[in-house]
Amino acid sequence: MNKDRYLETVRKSSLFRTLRGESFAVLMENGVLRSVEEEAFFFMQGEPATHVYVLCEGRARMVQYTPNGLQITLRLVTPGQTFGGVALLQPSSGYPVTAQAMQDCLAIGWEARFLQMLAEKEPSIALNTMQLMHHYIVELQERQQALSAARVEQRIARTLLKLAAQAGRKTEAGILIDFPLTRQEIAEMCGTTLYTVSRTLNEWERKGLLDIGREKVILLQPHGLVEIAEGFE
Amino acid sequence: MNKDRYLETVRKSSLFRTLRGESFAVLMENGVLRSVEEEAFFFMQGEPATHVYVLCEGRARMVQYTPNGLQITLRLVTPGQTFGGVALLQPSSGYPVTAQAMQDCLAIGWEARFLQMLAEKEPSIALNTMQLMHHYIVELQERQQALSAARVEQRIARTLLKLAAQAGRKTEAGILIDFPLTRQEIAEMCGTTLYTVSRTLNEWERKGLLDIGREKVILLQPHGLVEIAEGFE
DNA sequence: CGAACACTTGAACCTAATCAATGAGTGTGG
DNA sequence: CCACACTCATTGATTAGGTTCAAGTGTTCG
Repeated sequence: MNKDRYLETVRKSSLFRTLRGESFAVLMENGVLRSVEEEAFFFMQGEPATHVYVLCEGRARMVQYTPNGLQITLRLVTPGQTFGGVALLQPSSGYPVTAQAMQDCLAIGWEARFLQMLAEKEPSIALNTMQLMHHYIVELQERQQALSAARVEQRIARTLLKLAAQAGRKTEAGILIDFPLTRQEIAEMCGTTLYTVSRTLNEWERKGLLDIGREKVILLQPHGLVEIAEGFE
Repeated sequence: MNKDRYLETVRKSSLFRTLRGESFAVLMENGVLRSVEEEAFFFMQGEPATHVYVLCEGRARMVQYTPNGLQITLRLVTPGQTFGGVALLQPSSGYPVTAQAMQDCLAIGWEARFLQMLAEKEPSIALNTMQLMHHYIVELQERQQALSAARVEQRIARTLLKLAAQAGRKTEAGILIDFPLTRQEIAEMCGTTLYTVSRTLNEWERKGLLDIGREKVILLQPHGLVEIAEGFE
Protein backbone atom coordinates (compact mmCIF):
# COMPACT_ATOMS: atom_id res chain seq x y z
CA MET A 1 0.00 0.00 0.00
CA ASN A 2 2.21 2.73 -1.30
CA LYS A 3 -0.03 5.63 -0.36
CA ASP A 4 1.97 5.76 2.84
CA ARG A 5 4.69 7.38 0.82
CA TYR A 6 2.53 10.46 0.90
CA LEU A 7 1.91 10.60 4.64
CA GLU A 8 3.84 13.83 4.88
CA THR A 9 2.08 15.45 1.95
CA VAL A 10 -1.28 14.83 3.56
CA ARG A 11 -0.09 15.82 6.99
CA LYS A 12 1.00 19.17 5.64
CA SER A 13 -2.07 19.74 3.45
CA SER A 14 -4.10 22.75 4.39
CA LEU A 15 -7.19 20.65 4.91
CA PHE A 16 -5.73 18.09 7.31
CA ARG A 17 -2.70 19.72 8.88
CA THR A 18 -4.47 19.92 12.24
CA LEU A 19 -5.12 16.20 12.54
CA ARG A 20 -3.07 14.12 14.97
CA GLY A 21 -2.70 10.57 16.13
CA GLU A 22 -5.74 8.37 15.87
CA SER A 23 -7.72 10.67 13.60
CA PHE A 24 -4.87 10.98 11.19
CA ALA A 25 -4.43 7.21 11.09
CA VAL A 26 -8.13 6.73 10.37
CA LEU A 27 -7.87 9.36 7.69
CA MET A 28 -5.02 7.65 5.92
CA GLU A 29 -6.73 4.31 6.18
CA ASN A 30 -9.80 5.59 4.41
CA GLY A 31 -8.04 7.47 1.67
CA VAL A 32 -7.84 5.91 -1.74
CA LEU A 33 -4.86 6.43 -3.97
CA ARG A 34 -5.82 7.43 -7.45
CA SER A 35 -3.57 7.92 -10.42
CA VAL A 36 -4.69 9.92 -13.43
CA GLU A 37 -2.58 10.32 -16.50
CA GLU A 38 -1.83 13.48 -18.38
CA GLU A 39 -4.86 15.06 -20.04
CA ALA A 40 -7.27 12.75 -18.20
CA PHE A 41 -9.79 13.86 -15.60
CA PHE A 42 -10.28 13.40 -11.88
CA PHE A 43 -13.85 14.53 -12.31
CA MET A 44 -15.93 16.53 -14.72
CA GLN A 45 -18.07 19.55 -14.21
CA GLY A 46 -21.60 18.45 -13.38
CA GLU A 47 -20.75 15.00 -12.05
CA PRO A 48 -22.06 14.25 -8.57
CA ALA A 49 -19.51 15.58 -6.11
CA THR A 50 -18.48 12.49 -4.18
CA HIS A 51 -14.78 12.86 -3.40
CA VAL A 52 -12.35 15.34 -1.98
CA TYR A 53 -8.72 15.04 -3.03
CA VAL A 54 -5.27 16.02 -1.92
CA LEU A 55 -2.82 16.11 -4.80
CA CYS A 56 0.41 14.21 -4.12
CA GLU A 57 2.28 14.33 -7.40
CA GLY A 58 1.94 16.06 -10.71
CA ARG A 59 -0.06 19.10 -11.56
CA ALA A 60 -3.74 19.55 -12.22
CA ARG A 61 -5.96 22.38 -13.29
CA MET A 62 -9.51 23.32 -12.52
CA VAL A 63 -11.30 24.26 -15.69
CA GLN A 64 -14.71 25.56 -16.52
CA TYR A 65 -16.33 25.20 -19.89
CA THR A 66 -18.53 28.02 -21.08
CA PRO A 67 -21.71 27.52 -23.08
CA ASN A 68 -19.76 28.57 -26.20
CA GLY A 69 -17.27 25.79 -25.74
CA LEU A 70 -14.49 28.08 -24.60
CA GLN A 71 -12.59 26.94 -21.56
CA ILE A 72 -11.09 28.96 -18.77
CA THR A 73 -8.64 27.72 -16.21
CA LEU A 74 -9.73 28.81 -12.77
CA ARG A 75 -6.71 27.64 -10.86
CA LEU A 76 -3.78 25.29 -10.83
CA VAL A 77 -3.36 22.64 -8.18
CA THR A 78 0.07 21.72 -6.93
CA PRO A 79 1.09 18.87 -4.62
CA GLY A 80 -0.25 19.33 -1.10
CA GLN A 81 -3.27 21.29 -2.24
CA THR A 82 -6.86 20.21 -1.88
CA PHE A 83 -9.40 20.08 -4.67
CA GLY A 84 -12.97 18.97 -5.03
CA GLY A 85 -13.73 20.60 -1.71
CA VAL A 86 -17.30 21.34 -2.67
CA ALA A 87 -18.07 17.70 -2.13
CA LEU A 88 -17.96 18.41 1.58
CA LEU A 89 -20.60 21.08 1.38
CA GLN A 90 -23.06 20.12 -1.27
CA PRO A 91 -22.53 16.49 -2.04
CA SER A 92 -25.82 16.48 -3.89
CA SER A 93 -24.94 19.25 -6.28
CA GLY A 94 -22.39 18.40 -8.92
CA TYR A 95 -18.80 19.53 -9.09
CA PRO A 96 -18.85 23.09 -10.38
CA VAL A 97 -15.60 22.59 -12.28
CA THR A 98 -13.59 19.99 -14.12
CA ALA A 99 -10.32 18.72 -12.65
CA GLN A 100 -7.85 17.76 -15.34
CA ALA A 101 -4.33 16.42 -14.98
CA MET A 102 -1.72 18.57 -16.72
CA GLN A 103 0.88 15.91 -16.07
CA ASP A 104 0.60 12.37 -14.77
CA CYS A 105 -0.90 12.79 -11.33
CA LEU A 106 -1.26 10.92 -8.07
CA ALA A 107 -3.80 12.01 -5.53
CA ILE A 108 -5.46 10.62 -2.44
CA GLY A 109 -9.23 10.87 -2.34
CA TRP A 110 -11.80 10.54 0.42
CA GLU A 111 -15.51 10.05 0.25
CA ALA A 112 -17.43 13.12 1.30
CA ARG A 113 -19.55 11.02 3.68
CA PHE A 114 -16.49 9.74 5.47
CA LEU A 115 -15.04 13.21 5.87
CA GLN A 116 -18.32 14.52 7.20
CA MET A 117 -18.24 11.82 9.86
CA LEU A 118 -14.66 12.61 10.68
CA ALA A 119 -15.43 16.31 10.85
CA GLU A 120 -17.89 15.65 13.63
CA LYS A 121 -15.09 14.30 15.78
CA GLU A 122 -12.54 16.76 14.51
CA PRO A 123 -14.12 20.19 14.22
CA SER A 124 -10.84 21.59 13.00
CA ILE A 125 -11.61 20.06 9.63
CA ALA A 126 -14.60 22.35 9.29
CA LEU A 127 -12.46 25.30 10.29
CA ASN A 128 -9.79 24.38 7.79
CA THR A 129 -12.43 24.03 5.13
CA MET A 130 -13.62 27.52 5.88
CA GLN A 131 -10.11 28.85 5.66
CA LEU A 132 -9.69 27.16 2.31
CA MET A 133 -12.93 28.58 1.04
CA HIS A 134 -11.96 31.98 2.27
CA HIS A 135 -8.67 31.86 0.43
CA TYR A 136 -10.42 30.71 -2.62
CA ILE A 137 -12.94 33.52 -2.44
CA VAL A 138 -10.25 36.13 -2.09
CA GLU A 139 -8.48 34.61 -5.04
CA LEU A 140 -11.61 34.63 -7.14
CA GLN A 141 -12.26 38.24 -6.27
CA GLU A 142 -8.78 39.24 -7.26
CA ARG A 143 -9.18 37.37 -10.46
CA GLN A 144 -12.44 39.04 -11.12
CA GLN A 145 -10.81 42.40 -10.75
CA ALA A 146 -8.07 41.30 -13.06
CA LEU A 147 -10.52 40.18 -15.69
CA SER A 148 -12.95 43.03 -15.57
CA ALA A 149 -10.76 46.05 -15.15
CA ALA A 150 -7.39 45.37 -16.68
CA ARG A 151 -6.14 45.29 -20.19
CA VAL A 152 -4.71 42.12 -21.58
CA GLU A 153 -1.11 43.08 -20.86
CA GLN A 154 -1.92 43.47 -17.19
CA ARG A 155 -3.78 40.20 -17.07
CA ILE A 156 -0.90 38.32 -18.60
CA ALA A 157 1.55 39.92 -16.20
CA ARG A 158 -0.60 39.00 -13.23
CA THR A 159 -0.98 35.46 -14.45
CA LEU A 160 2.77 35.03 -14.79
CA LEU A 161 3.40 36.50 -11.36
CA LYS A 162 0.84 34.23 -9.80
CA LEU A 163 2.30 31.21 -11.53
CA ALA A 164 5.75 32.19 -10.36
CA ALA A 165 4.52 32.53 -6.80
CA GLN A 166 2.82 29.16 -6.97
CA ALA A 167 5.30 27.13 -8.93
CA GLY A 168 8.38 29.25 -9.40
CA ARG A 169 11.91 27.99 -8.87
CA LYS A 170 14.83 30.31 -8.46
CA THR A 171 17.64 29.75 -10.91
CA GLU A 172 20.73 31.81 -11.44
CA ALA A 173 19.05 33.57 -14.35
CA GLY A 174 15.73 34.35 -12.70
CA ILE A 175 12.52 32.71 -11.60
CA LEU A 176 11.65 29.73 -13.73
CA ILE A 177 8.06 28.58 -13.93
CA ASP A 178 8.73 25.03 -13.12
CA PHE A 179 6.64 23.02 -15.53
CA PRO A 180 5.82 22.98 -19.22
CA LEU A 181 3.27 25.61 -20.04
CA THR A 182 2.06 26.42 -23.52
CA ARG A 183 0.99 29.84 -24.76
CA GLN A 184 -2.46 28.38 -25.16
CA GLU A 185 -2.59 27.45 -21.47
CA ILE A 186 -1.47 30.89 -20.41
CA ALA A 187 -4.15 32.37 -22.64
CA GLU A 188 -6.84 30.25 -21.03
CA MET A 189 -5.78 31.45 -17.63
CA CYS A 190 -6.17 35.11 -18.43
CA GLY A 191 -8.97 35.07 -20.94
CA THR A 192 -7.19 35.93 -24.14
CA THR A 193 -5.78 34.17 -27.21
CA LEU A 194 -2.50 32.41 -27.73
CA TYR A 195 -1.59 34.96 -30.41
CA THR A 196 -1.78 37.87 -28.05
CA VAL A 197 0.16 35.96 -25.42
CA SER A 198 2.86 35.17 -27.93
CA ARG A 199 3.18 38.76 -29.10
CA THR A 200 3.21 40.11 -25.59
CA LEU A 201 5.80 37.68 -24.27
CA ASN A 202 8.07 38.44 -27.20
CA GLU A 203 7.77 42.14 -26.62
CA TRP A 204 8.70 41.62 -22.99
CA GLU A 205 11.62 39.45 -23.93
CA ARG A 206 12.87 42.25 -26.18
CA LYS A 207 12.64 44.56 -23.20
CA GLY A 208 14.61 42.11 -21.09
CA LEU A 209 11.83 41.33 -18.65
CA LEU A 210 11.65 37.66 -19.55
CA ASP A 211 13.46 34.82 -21.11
CA ILE A 212 11.10 32.61 -23.06
CA GLY A 213 11.31 29.34 -24.92
CA ARG A 214 9.15 26.45 -25.94
CA GLU A 215 6.81 25.78 -23.04
CA LYS A 216 9.14 27.77 -20.84
CA VAL A 217 9.10 31.15 -19.16
CA ILE A 218 11.76 32.65 -16.91
CA LEU A 219 11.07 35.92 -15.15
CA LEU A 220 14.19 38.08 -15.23
CA GLN A 221 12.72 41.25 -13.78
CA PRO A 222 9.70 40.37 -11.68
CA HIS A 223 9.49 43.96 -10.53
CA GLY A 224 8.97 45.17 -14.07
CA LEU A 225 6.08 42.77 -14.41
CA VAL A 226 4.58 43.97 -11.17
CA GLU A 227 4.56 47.47 -12.54
CA ILE A 228 2.76 46.35 -15.65
CA ALA A 229 0.34 44.28 -13.61
CA GLU A 230 -0.52 47.24 -11.43
CA GLY A 231 -1.11 49.45 -14.41
CA PHE A 232 1.85 51.79 -14.03
CA GLU A 233 2.83 50.73 -17.50
CA MET B 1 -34.89 49.92 20.97
CA ASN B 2 -36.41 49.71 17.56
CA LYS B 3 -34.19 47.00 16.23
CA ASP B 4 -36.87 44.60 17.40
CA ARG B 5 -38.84 45.65 14.36
CA TYR B 6 -36.39 43.55 12.41
CA LEU B 7 -36.66 40.38 14.45
CA GLU B 8 -38.24 38.59 11.53
CA THR B 9 -35.68 39.79 9.04
CA VAL B 10 -32.87 38.40 11.17
CA ARG B 11 -34.74 35.20 11.96
CA LYS B 12 -35.09 34.53 8.25
CA SER B 13 -31.58 35.56 7.30
CA SER B 14 -29.49 32.82 5.80
CA LEU B 15 -26.86 33.19 8.51
CA PHE B 16 -29.10 32.92 11.56
CA ARG B 17 -32.22 31.12 10.41
CA THR B 18 -31.29 28.05 12.43
CA LEU B 19 -31.15 29.87 15.77
CA ARG B 20 -33.93 29.37 18.31
CA GLY B 21 -34.97 30.52 21.74
CA GLU B 22 -32.19 31.57 24.07
CA SER B 23 -29.50 31.84 21.43
CA PHE B 24 -31.63 33.99 19.23
CA ALA B 25 -32.46 36.28 22.13
CA VAL B 26 -28.76 36.65 22.96
CA LEU B 27 -28.09 37.34 19.32
CA MET B 28 -30.62 40.13 19.12
CA GLU B 29 -29.39 41.61 22.34
CA ASN B 30 -25.86 41.90 21.04
CA GLY B 31 -26.72 43.24 17.63
CA VAL B 32 -26.28 46.94 17.01
CA LEU B 33 -28.59 48.82 14.72
CA ARG B 34 -26.74 50.95 12.25
CA SER B 35 -28.16 53.36 9.73
CA VAL B 36 -26.16 54.49 6.75
CA GLU B 37 -27.42 57.01 4.29
CA GLU B 38 -27.37 56.83 0.54
CA GLU B 39 -23.86 56.87 -0.94
CA ALA B 40 -22.23 56.40 2.47
CA PHE B 41 -20.27 53.33 3.54
CA PHE B 42 -20.72 50.51 6.02
CA PHE B 43 -17.04 49.77 5.68
CA MET B 44 -14.25 50.32 3.21
CA GLN B 45 -11.96 47.89 1.52
CA GLY B 46 -8.88 47.35 3.65
CA GLU B 47 -10.38 48.39 6.99
CA PRO B 48 -10.02 45.82 9.76
CA ALA B 49 -12.92 43.40 9.44
CA THR B 50 -14.70 43.72 12.76
CA HIS B 51 -18.41 43.38 12.05
CA VAL B 52 -20.82 41.11 10.26
CA TYR B 53 -24.11 42.63 9.12
CA VAL B 54 -27.58 41.61 8.12
CA LEU B 55 -29.27 44.19 5.95
CA CYS B 56 -32.75 45.17 7.15
CA GLU B 57 -33.77 47.99 4.86
CA GLY B 58 -32.48 49.65 1.74
CA ARG B 59 -30.03 48.31 -0.77
CA ALA B 60 -26.27 48.11 -0.64
CA ARG B 61 -23.55 47.07 -3.01
CA MET B 62 -20.21 45.45 -2.54
CA VAL B 63 -17.63 47.25 -4.62
CA GLN B 64 -13.99 46.74 -5.35
CA TYR B 65 -11.68 49.48 -6.51
CA THR B 66 -8.97 48.56 -8.92
CA PRO B 67 -5.48 50.05 -8.85
CA ASN B 68 -6.53 52.23 -11.81
CA GLY B 69 -9.38 53.76 -9.87
CA LEU B 70 -12.04 51.91 -11.76
CA GLN B 71 -14.69 50.32 -9.65
CA ILE B 72 -16.57 47.10 -10.12
CA THR B 73 -19.68 46.03 -8.29
CA LEU B 74 -19.31 42.49 -7.08
CA ARG B 75 -22.81 41.99 -5.78
CA LEU B 76 -25.92 43.70 -4.54
CA VAL B 77 -27.22 43.12 -1.06
CA THR B 78 -30.95 43.07 -0.40
CA PRO B 79 -32.77 42.98 2.94
CA GLY B 80 -32.25 39.70 4.77
CA GLN B 81 -28.86 39.10 3.23
CA THR B 82 -25.58 38.95 5.11
CA PHE B 83 -22.51 40.97 4.29
CA GLY B 84 -19.10 41.44 5.81
CA GLY B 85 -18.97 37.71 6.45
CA VAL B 86 -15.21 37.61 6.13
CA ALA B 87 -14.99 39.15 9.54
CA LEU B 88 -15.87 35.75 10.96
CA LEU B 89 -12.96 34.07 9.31
CA GLN B 90 -10.09 36.44 9.23
CA PRO B 91 -10.82 39.26 11.61
CA SER B 92 -7.22 40.31 11.34
CA SER B 93 -7.20 40.76 7.61
CA GLY B 94 -9.13 43.70 6.28
CA TYR B 95 -12.44 43.65 4.48
CA PRO B 96 -11.70 42.64 0.91
CA VAL B 97 -14.46 44.89 -0.45
CA THR B 98 -16.25 48.14 0.23
CA ALA B 99 -19.90 48.10 1.30
CA GLN B 100 -21.76 51.13 0.07
CA ALA B 101 -25.41 52.06 0.54
CA MET B 102 -27.27 52.57 -2.73
CA GLN B 103 -30.23 53.93 -0.79
CA ASP B 104 -30.64 54.86 2.83
CA CYS B 105 -29.95 51.64 4.69
CA LEU B 106 -30.59 50.04 8.04
CA ALA B 107 -28.61 47.02 9.10
CA ILE B 108 -27.89 45.11 12.28
CA GLY B 109 -24.25 44.40 12.99
CA TRP B 110 -22.45 42.02 15.33
CA GLU B 111 -18.87 41.93 16.45
CA ALA B 112 -16.93 39.08 14.97
CA ARG B 113 -15.68 38.07 18.42
CA PHE B 114 -19.19 37.79 19.77
CA LEU B 115 -20.30 35.65 16.82
CA GLN B 116 -17.32 33.39 17.21
CA MET B 117 -18.32 32.78 20.82
CA LEU B 118 -21.88 32.17 19.83
CA ALA B 119 -20.78 29.78 17.09
CA GLU B 120 -19.13 27.60 19.68
CA LYS B 121 -22.49 26.99 21.32
CA GLU B 122 -24.39 26.96 18.06
CA PRO B 123 -22.44 25.00 15.49
CA SER B 124 -25.18 25.63 12.95
CA ILE B 125 -23.77 29.12 12.53
CA ALA B 126 -20.58 27.66 11.16
CA LEU B 127 -22.56 25.44 8.85
CA ASN B 128 -24.64 28.36 7.63
CA THR B 129 -21.49 30.34 7.05
CA MET B 130 -20.14 27.57 4.92
CA GLN B 131 -23.33 27.43 2.92
CA LEU B 132 -23.13 31.16 2.37
CA MET B 133 -19.55 30.95 1.27
CA HIS B 134 -20.35 28.12 -1.03
CA HIS B 135 -23.11 30.09 -2.69
CA TYR B 136 -20.84 33.01 -3.01
CA ILE B 137 -18.11 30.92 -4.58
CA VAL B 138 -20.47 29.49 -7.15
CA GLU B 139 -21.66 32.99 -7.93
CA LEU B 140 -18.14 34.27 -8.33
CA GLN B 141 -17.28 31.41 -10.62
CA GLU B 142 -20.29 32.10 -12.79
CA ARG B 143 -19.36 35.73 -12.89
CA GLN B 144 -15.84 34.88 -13.83
CA GLN B 145 -17.11 32.88 -16.74
CA ALA B 146 -19.33 35.72 -17.73
CA LEU B 147 -16.46 38.18 -17.67
CA SER B 148 -13.82 36.12 -19.35
CA ALA B 149 -15.70 34.39 -22.09
CA ALA B 150 -18.67 36.51 -23.06
CA ARG B 151 -19.07 39.59 -25.17
CA VAL B 152 -20.52 42.71 -23.69
CA GLU B 153 -24.05 42.03 -24.94
CA GLN B 154 -24.08 38.74 -23.09
CA ARG B 155 -22.71 40.28 -19.94
CA ILE B 156 -25.36 42.97 -19.92
CA ALA B 157 -28.10 40.40 -20.51
CA ARG B 158 -26.82 38.26 -17.66
CA THR B 159 -26.61 41.23 -15.37
CA LEU B 160 -30.19 42.21 -16.07
CA LEU B 161 -31.44 38.68 -15.58
CA LYS B 162 -29.61 38.37 -12.30
CA LEU B 163 -30.97 41.70 -11.12
CA ALA B 164 -34.45 40.62 -12.09
CA ALA B 165 -34.06 37.38 -10.19
CA GLN B 166 -32.78 39.23 -7.16
CA ALA B 167 -34.98 42.29 -7.12
CA GLY B 168 -37.57 41.84 -9.83
CA ARG B 169 -41.25 42.58 -9.35
CA LYS B 170 -43.89 41.26 -11.69
CA THR B 171 -46.10 43.92 -13.21
CA GLU B 172 -48.71 43.53 -15.91
CA ALA B 173 -46.17 44.69 -18.50
CA GLY B 174 -43.25 42.54 -17.46
CA ILE B 175 -40.60 42.15 -14.79
CA LEU B 176 -39.65 45.49 -13.30
CA ILE B 177 -36.28 45.85 -11.64
CA ASP B 178 -37.54 47.32 -8.48
CA PHE B 179 -35.20 50.16 -7.64
CA PRO B 180 -33.56 53.08 -9.40
CA LEU B 181 -30.60 51.93 -11.39
CA THR B 182 -28.51 54.13 -13.64
CA ARG B 183 -26.77 53.04 -16.82
CA GLN B 184 -23.52 53.79 -15.03
CA GLU B 185 -24.38 51.31 -12.28
CA ILE B 186 -25.29 48.62 -14.76
CA ALA B 187 -22.01 49.26 -16.53
CA GLU B 188 -20.04 48.82 -13.32
CA MET B 189 -21.73 45.51 -12.71
CA CYS B 190 -20.74 44.02 -16.01
CA GLY B 191 -17.45 45.71 -16.67
CA THR B 192 -18.28 48.06 -19.50
CA THR B 193 -19.14 51.72 -20.05
CA LEU B 194 -22.39 53.57 -19.68
CA TYR B 195 -22.32 54.39 -23.39
CA THR B 196 -22.33 50.79 -24.45
CA VAL B 197 -25.06 49.99 -21.94
CA SER B 198 -27.16 52.82 -23.29
CA ARG B 199 -26.75 51.74 -26.89
CA THR B 200 -27.46 48.11 -26.11
CA LEU B 201 -30.56 48.77 -24.05
CA ASN B 202 -31.96 50.97 -26.77
CA GLU B 203 -31.38 48.34 -29.39
CA TRP B 204 -33.18 45.81 -27.22
CA GLU B 205 -36.03 48.19 -26.67
CA ARG B 206 -36.37 48.54 -30.43
CA LYS B 207 -36.57 44.76 -30.66
CA GLY B 208 -39.26 44.72 -28.00
CA LEU B 209 -37.25 42.84 -25.40
CA LEU B 210 -37.31 45.66 -22.86
CA ASP B 211 -39.05 48.77 -21.82
CA ILE B 212 -36.57 51.34 -20.52
CA GLY B 213 -36.77 54.73 -18.90
CA ARG B 214 -34.82 56.96 -16.60
CA GLU B 215 -33.32 54.69 -13.94
CA LYS B 216 -35.84 52.06 -14.92
CA VAL B 217 -35.74 48.75 -16.77
CA ILE B 218 -38.65 46.39 -17.40
CA LEU B 219 -38.00 43.02 -18.96
CA LEU B 220 -40.72 42.26 -21.47
CA GLN B 221 -39.27 39.07 -22.93
CA PRO B 222 -36.95 37.50 -20.38
CA HIS B 223 -36.58 34.49 -22.61
CA GLY B 224 -35.11 36.59 -25.37
CA LEU B 225 -32.52 37.87 -22.93
CA VAL B 226 -31.69 34.37 -21.79
CA GLU B 227 -30.92 33.47 -25.39
CA ILE B 228 -28.58 36.41 -25.71
CA ALA B 229 -26.98 35.66 -22.35
CA GLU B 230 -26.29 32.08 -23.35
CA GLY B 231 -24.73 33.13 -26.61
CA PHE B 232 -27.25 31.81 -29.13
CA GLU B 233 -28.04 34.64 -31.48
C1' DC C 1 -35.84 79.11 -14.09
C1' DG C 2 -31.45 77.30 -13.89
C1' DA C 3 -28.35 73.73 -12.55
C1' DA C 4 -27.33 69.15 -11.96
C1' DC C 5 -28.06 64.74 -13.44
C1' DA C 6 -29.36 60.87 -16.49
C1' DC C 7 -29.40 59.54 -20.96
C1' DT C 8 -28.67 59.38 -26.18
C1' DT C 9 -26.12 59.45 -30.33
C1' DG C 10 -22.48 60.18 -33.78
C1' DA C 11 -17.62 59.90 -35.07
C1' DA C 12 -12.85 58.74 -34.33
C1' DC C 13 -9.88 55.69 -32.49
C1' DC C 14 -7.74 51.54 -30.67
C1' DT C 15 -7.15 47.16 -28.61
C1' DA C 16 -7.17 42.61 -29.24
C1' DA C 17 -9.48 38.80 -31.89
C1' DT C 18 -9.33 36.47 -36.02
C1' DC C 19 -7.37 34.53 -40.15
C1' DA C 20 -3.55 32.82 -42.64
C1' DA C 21 0.98 31.53 -43.51
C1' DT C 22 5.30 30.14 -41.87
C1' DG C 23 8.99 28.68 -38.75
C1' DA C 24 11.05 26.08 -34.96
C1' DG C 25 11.44 22.18 -31.90
C1' DT C 26 10.33 17.29 -30.61
C1' DG C 27 9.44 12.66 -31.38
C1' DT C 28 8.85 8.41 -34.19
C1' DG C 29 9.72 4.88 -37.37
C1' DG C 30 12.14 3.16 -41.25
C1' DC D 1 20.40 9.36 -38.84
C1' DC D 2 17.14 11.37 -41.69
C1' DA D 3 12.38 12.19 -43.18
C1' DC D 4 7.88 12.96 -41.81
C1' DA D 5 4.38 14.23 -38.80
C1' DC D 6 2.99 16.80 -35.09
C1' DT D 7 2.75 20.22 -31.73
C1' DC D 8 4.10 24.70 -30.30
C1' DA D 9 5.17 29.31 -31.52
C1' DT D 10 5.80 33.61 -34.30
C1' DT D 11 4.34 37.26 -37.28
C1' DG D 12 1.72 40.03 -40.60
C1' DA D 13 -2.77 41.68 -42.37
C1' DT D 14 -7.40 42.49 -41.58
C1' DT D 15 -11.39 43.47 -38.96
C1' DA D 16 -14.88 43.88 -35.40
C1' DG D 17 -16.37 45.24 -31.00
C1' DG D 18 -16.13 48.64 -27.67
C1' DT D 19 -14.09 52.66 -25.61
C1' DT D 20 -13.56 57.37 -25.68
C1' DC D 21 -14.67 62.02 -26.75
C1' DA D 22 -17.91 65.48 -27.78
C1' DA D 23 -22.21 67.49 -28.36
C1' DG D 24 -26.88 67.63 -27.38
C1' DT D 25 -31.68 66.17 -25.37
C1' DG D 26 -34.67 65.21 -21.62
C1' DT D 27 -35.81 65.19 -16.47
C1' DT D 28 -35.86 66.36 -11.91
C1' DC D 29 -35.43 69.34 -8.19
C1' DG D 30 -34.20 73.31 -5.36
